[in-house]
Amino acid sequence: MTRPRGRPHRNRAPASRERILDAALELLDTGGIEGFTMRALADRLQVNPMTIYHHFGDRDGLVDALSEHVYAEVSAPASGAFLERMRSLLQAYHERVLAHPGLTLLIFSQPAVFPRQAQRITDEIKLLLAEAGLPSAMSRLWLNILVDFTHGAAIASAMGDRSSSATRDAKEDYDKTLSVLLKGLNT
Amino acid sequence: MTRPRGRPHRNRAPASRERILDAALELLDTGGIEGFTMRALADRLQVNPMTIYHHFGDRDGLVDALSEHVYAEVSAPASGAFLERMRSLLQAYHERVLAHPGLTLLIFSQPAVFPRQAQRITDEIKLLLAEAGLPSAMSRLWLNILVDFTHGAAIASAMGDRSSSATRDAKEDYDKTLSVLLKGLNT
DNA sequence: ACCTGAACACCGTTCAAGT
DNA sequence: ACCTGAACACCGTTCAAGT
Repeated sequence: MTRPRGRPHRNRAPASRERILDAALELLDTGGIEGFTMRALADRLQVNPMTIYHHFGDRDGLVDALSEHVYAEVSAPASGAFLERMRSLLQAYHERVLAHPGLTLLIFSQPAVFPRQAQRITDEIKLLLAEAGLPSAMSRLWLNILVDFTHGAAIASAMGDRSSSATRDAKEDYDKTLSVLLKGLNT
Repeated sequence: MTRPRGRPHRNRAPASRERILDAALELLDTGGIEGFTMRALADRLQVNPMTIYHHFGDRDGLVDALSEHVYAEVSAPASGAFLERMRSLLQAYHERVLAHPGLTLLIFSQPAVFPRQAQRITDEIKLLLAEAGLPSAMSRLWLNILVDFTHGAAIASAMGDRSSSATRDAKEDYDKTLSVLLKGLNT
């Protein structure tokens, strides 16, 4: 190691939360869940493995921070027809999943991590269903349908092809499938 | 280690495929995906870790064998109304998922493993949809819906509560939700 | 054919020590 | 406050050796 032992002088900090998160996403998108280790990430950052622990606590903390970072802007438009707002929300979430499929697998395979963003998005779906005036029993079942379908589609995209053309097809396929599903909500 | 070094005399074989698979499921159901390691499994079997490799090749091979073992008998009844056959198939699969939730996470988090049983069940759904006379474009979209919903429900059950009362509720909840979903297929 | 033992190249993480 | 180095208790797996 060429780096001196102490704290680097200001404007030279080799690791910030931002830089670590970006590098982590790159590593995950490139090498998949398999190659995503604390030590590999440290190597990529040219930093001691323990530096990451200083910023995120532990591996679960890092995964949690990643999902906060990736899903933060997913939300339904404030106005519009109920069905279109729901469609926008689910498509926005799916777009983020397609952008970083490995993160989905990482979250699902790390039982200790249940990202707040996942809960927030679920709550938003629930709220939309309530606003649409569905009876509460029906609303609960449709919440299951939409959440489970979304997670299943996430898994499918995470296990599938990763070429950009396949990703485009995946988006189109998802949109069409979602339309069919949402027809059931309309009747 | 008290066990002698060579091959044990017959009727004393400490490990058979069957015995290893049963112990593996017990370990997985008890300790979850976290504690499921080759070495922990070997300990539980009172056997050298390498014994498992002799029977299953490697960890992926073991997970593959587990899914063959658990999902082998999932299939649609040979006769009956289309919708009831579909419902039976999906319920049968979901029942196996509820019985061993950890296995679902294990499969999804191990990209190298794509169980033949998963493909077989998917093919059966596809066949049922074709027999029902759906146009092929529609059939493809409904395949997405049913498969993704099923996988999403599997994830949900794997991440949720594991008490037997929660499991019973989960079954009831799934059955009701599935009914709502299948109504869309009927129209 | 089936099992063991030792060893290798990894992990995540703790703890002490630097500036 | 932020970073490093060494060490610990694990992993999955290979290879050689036993019967």
